[in-house]
Amino acid sequence: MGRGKIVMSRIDNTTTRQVTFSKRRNGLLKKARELAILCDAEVGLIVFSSTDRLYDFASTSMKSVIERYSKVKEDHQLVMHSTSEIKVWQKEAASLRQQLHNLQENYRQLMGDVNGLGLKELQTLESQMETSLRVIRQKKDQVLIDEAQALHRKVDDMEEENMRLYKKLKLSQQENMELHLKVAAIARFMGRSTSSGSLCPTSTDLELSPPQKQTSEMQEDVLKLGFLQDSNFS
Amino acid sequence: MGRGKIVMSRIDNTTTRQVTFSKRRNGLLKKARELAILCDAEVGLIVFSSTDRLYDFASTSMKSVIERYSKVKEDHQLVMHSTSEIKVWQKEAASLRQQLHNLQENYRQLMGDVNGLGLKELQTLESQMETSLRVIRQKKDQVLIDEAQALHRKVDDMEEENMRLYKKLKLSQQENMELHLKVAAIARFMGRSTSSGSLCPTSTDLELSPPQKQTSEMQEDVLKLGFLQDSNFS
DNA sequence: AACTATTAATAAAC
DNA sequence: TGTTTATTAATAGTT
Repeated sequence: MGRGKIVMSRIDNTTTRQVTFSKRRNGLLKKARELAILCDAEVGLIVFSSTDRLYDFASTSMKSVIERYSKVKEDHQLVMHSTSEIKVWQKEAASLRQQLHNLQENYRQLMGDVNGLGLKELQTLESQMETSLRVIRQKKDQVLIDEAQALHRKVDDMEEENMRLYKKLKLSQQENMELHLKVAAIARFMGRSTSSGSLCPTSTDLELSPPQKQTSEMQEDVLKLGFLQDSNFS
Repeated sequence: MGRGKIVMSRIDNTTTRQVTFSKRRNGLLKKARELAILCDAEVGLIVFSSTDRLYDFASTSMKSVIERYSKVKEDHQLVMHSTSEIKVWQKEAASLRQQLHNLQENYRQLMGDVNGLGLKELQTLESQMETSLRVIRQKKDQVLIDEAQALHRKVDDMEEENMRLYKKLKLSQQENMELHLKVAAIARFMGRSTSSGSLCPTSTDLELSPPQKQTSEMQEDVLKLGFLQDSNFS
């Protein structure tokens, strides 16, 4: 329909191409409108020129046409756009929200009941808790360790005292023995003028052995615990 | 372009209308295709017949055409639908993802380096850590408490032993004293036949006082610590 | 943008 | 629906 036929491929000459675009675009829009009117059809036409200008026609409204189109193509590639794609993102967001909620819930359970706190506050509380947990643990351990050391000192002191008493007792018993011998010798020398029976208690049950020097194995345990103190998480 | 002109209004005759629709629809689709090819334009055409059948043409893809259209009409009624709404959800998802990432990062830092673990594993690790932390703490405390109790028992035993030694020493010294008196009496009675000087060590420095009964105040501390053990998180 | 020779589209009929 | 054909409409090339 012109002075001659034209081949169906892109028109190289820019001017010619733009002129042809203008004419055919108008024709296309006109025919689209005519189709809609004559045949009672819903028509939507979108045209972008090579220079990015938009020309469109819609017998009803483009929104309506696109939505209807999307609905029909529900399970095809591009329906995905306005309806399904939004649904996909909504699902993604819901899933992430759930994960976030779970993780926050864990925090709450981990740190007791801190309902109603936001992420920021949770983060702050987390490091605070970590710090104070460490402080409390060290303090508690220190108290126990101090007590153990005090007890060790006490035991050592008492062992010393024990030993001192033992030595004095030994000495006293030694002297006692010698005195007994002396008294006996005198008695023998003098004949039976005195009854030595009441004065000689046969050294009852004084079979003493030196107090066992209990080695301070406990001290080692305390040292081991001092180490344990810093390796709770390993 | 037919045997006669036709008026631009809906064709009443159903058959005629449907025939015309078929012919003009094909012509429209053909012209749309030609416009796209000849003029390098992006074209999208959507047609719904009055019987709800869909016919469409898109030079690239309908998704592309509609997206481009939506972008251009950004601030109009229907753009909001397919483009902006998706963007809103994408932003929401990105924000949630960021929050989730932060929280997971906190976990990692809290529990040492556990990079590359998912939420599930993090949740599991969390409770495991909580449990083993408790176990370790209780075990450590128990060791310390046991040692303290053992030391207390030892102290008590030694106090007993001390007391026993003290009593024996007292007895021995008592006897010693009596023997000295006896020896002195005999010596006085017999005149100076023996030199008692070497046998009477004047009871050196045996000014004994009973071993102080140190009350077991420590036991109370241990009980207090047992309480502390379960109140670390308060 | 207007003109016009020519082709393409299509209304009516089959 | 598909073909045919008379006719109109669209438009390529020109001005």
